[in-house]
Amino acid sequence: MVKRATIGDVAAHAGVSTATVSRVLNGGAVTEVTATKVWSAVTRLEYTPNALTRGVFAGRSSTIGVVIRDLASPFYFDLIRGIDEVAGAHGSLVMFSNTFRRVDSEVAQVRAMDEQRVRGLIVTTGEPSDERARRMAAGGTPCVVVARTVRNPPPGLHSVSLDNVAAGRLMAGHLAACGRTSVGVVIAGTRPSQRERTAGLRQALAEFGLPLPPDAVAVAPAEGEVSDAVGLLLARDKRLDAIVCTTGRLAVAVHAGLSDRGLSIPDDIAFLTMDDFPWAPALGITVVAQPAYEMGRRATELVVEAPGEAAELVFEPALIKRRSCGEA
Amino acid sequence: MVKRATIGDVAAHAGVSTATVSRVLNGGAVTEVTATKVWSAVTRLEYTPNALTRGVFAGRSSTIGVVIRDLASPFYFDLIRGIDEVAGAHGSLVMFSNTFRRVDSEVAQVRAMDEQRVRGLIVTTGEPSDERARRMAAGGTPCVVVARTVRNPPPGLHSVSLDNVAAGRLMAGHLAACGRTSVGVVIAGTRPSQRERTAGLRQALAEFGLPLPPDAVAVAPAEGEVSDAVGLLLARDKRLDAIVCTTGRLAVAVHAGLSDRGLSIPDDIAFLTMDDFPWAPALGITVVAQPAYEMGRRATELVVEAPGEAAELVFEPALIKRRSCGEA
DNA sequence: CTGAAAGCGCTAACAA
DNA sequence: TTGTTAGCGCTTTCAG
Repeated sequence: MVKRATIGDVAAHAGVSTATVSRVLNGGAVTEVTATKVWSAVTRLEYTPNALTRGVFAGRSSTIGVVIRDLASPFYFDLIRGIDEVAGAHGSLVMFSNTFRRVDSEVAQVRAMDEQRVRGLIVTTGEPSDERARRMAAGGTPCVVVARTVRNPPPGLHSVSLDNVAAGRLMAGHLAACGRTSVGVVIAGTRPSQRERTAGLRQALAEFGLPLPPDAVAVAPAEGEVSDAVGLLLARDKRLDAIVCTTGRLAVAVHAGLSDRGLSIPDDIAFLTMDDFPWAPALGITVVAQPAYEMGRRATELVVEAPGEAAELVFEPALIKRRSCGEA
Repeated sequence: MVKRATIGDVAAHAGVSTATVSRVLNGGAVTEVTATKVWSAVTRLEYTPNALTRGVFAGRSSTIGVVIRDLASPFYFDLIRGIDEVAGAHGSLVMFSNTFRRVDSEVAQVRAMDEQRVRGLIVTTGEPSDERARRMAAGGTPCVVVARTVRNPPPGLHSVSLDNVAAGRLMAGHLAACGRTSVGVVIAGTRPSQRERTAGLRQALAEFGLPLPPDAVAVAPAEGEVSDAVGLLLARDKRLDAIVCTTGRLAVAVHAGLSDRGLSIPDDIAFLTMDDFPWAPALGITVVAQPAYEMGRRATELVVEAPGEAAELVFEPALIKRRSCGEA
């Protein structure tokens, strides 16, 4: 096992001090001849600087931490692309971890990021991890919470989210415009985003004279529970003519639940989901999309630019009409 | 901006030495009373250990580096899930970066991972980055190349790949079984995986008496070029009755290229692609799948277990029959 | 069981 | 322009 060259080895080989090596590496004032000597030693020894040590000295690393709740969701996927792109443009690496939707894991991962002294943190986790994010923000590490807002955020703790009520209203409006009169909803749980979307939906539906009773909303935390949820909705109201899914993560499963029962879209039932995805055009599925990629970009810019005040960015959803809800 | 507590602060508050604090933090021999004093100081000061410094001392960090060529591919997506899962189980964070398919970026990212002194490295990059991977392996950092093999690998440089020839043969066999007689192929480029898949396809097709002339293979490096490639194939042979796509990344685009021309699948033309994806069942698309998730897991296990010899894992593809090729 | 002291690889004053 | 000298925060001998 070959030992790695240190800055000391380079210094020795070049016949200069470590300070001088550090200077040529980081662009200090040095003679051209010294620089040449040093660079040749660097090449000869295949010296690769140790970013860890640099980070120790600086008090923090140069990588950006990202804690994702569930990689499998199309929203997170585009979000990561956006994050990765601007991080790359700033020469920052991205360190990420996935919490598999477990709260204890969320807290642990955020803590791990803190231990790594990340330059900034982007999380899509729930409120339990906010405490640490606040501390980190107070300590000078910009944090961005994505997909929900933070109550009473201190300086340095930002949020990037969607106007979820508007998303719900958009869905309701389209369904009504397509002449649907009885809608069932599959939601993933009780996170704020889910509740707000449902609220917006109910609100706007009511304005069209269409009620959305509580039992027209079925909860399916995981894919495996979706089929039952769909079954429940269908059984409850024989005249159900629309199903909406408030999270892209479960869209495949909801769609499958409908197909498995021999229901044809949109003739037998309309299907509308959150979050656009690459195959949606091929399937003709109408969606309410979040600008996930742009949200990832903006979140990362907040980390990089580290504004003093707490920024609270809210993005607007967009209805992308395809065929799955029929036409008016 | 609140200053972070260091181990020295904790020591001072607990009335012990930094060595003792380090011992209680890392499980050395200490009295119960000292331990209690230290822990209470830790809590009071909200002390969070600095993983960077730890890494400096250990000579390496505890995070695993992953360099991905293109996040947008379904293969990489499942691969990452596998990586993330076993890394999580071992308490390692994952640091990843995306190279957007640019060779210079690949080399730079791998270098960055080296500078970070990652505990191990998993790359899906091309050969130019192998040189550094060899050096890293020689220095005791296990490296795993995914999606291709490495010629003459030194100890510590492993590979995890697919039997691409078998994948091509599988595709050919299915197409022949479905009675297709003239196939066109869309490939992404000239990487080994693409060439091997094409070779397997051609080979097996020939055994069925079906030739695959060079101009029945169209190259489309990016999504934007797919439609033209499909057009070319269609124009070349009016009797074309099957299109295969050798990479999941371009499947959406190929499928769209067919639909846009009003071609119905499988009646007008069969469609067969590499890499399974969540919506494939809904679309009835037949695929030859790679066990991407499992490959990610195994790659990470190689990093964690760091076998002395160079491991060369080859996985088998699987045909998942759906409706897009019609039946025999 | 505990503390003092040395040092991991690097950067940043401060002199020379 | 360069070298010397302190550290950064932590771990690890080595005495006691």
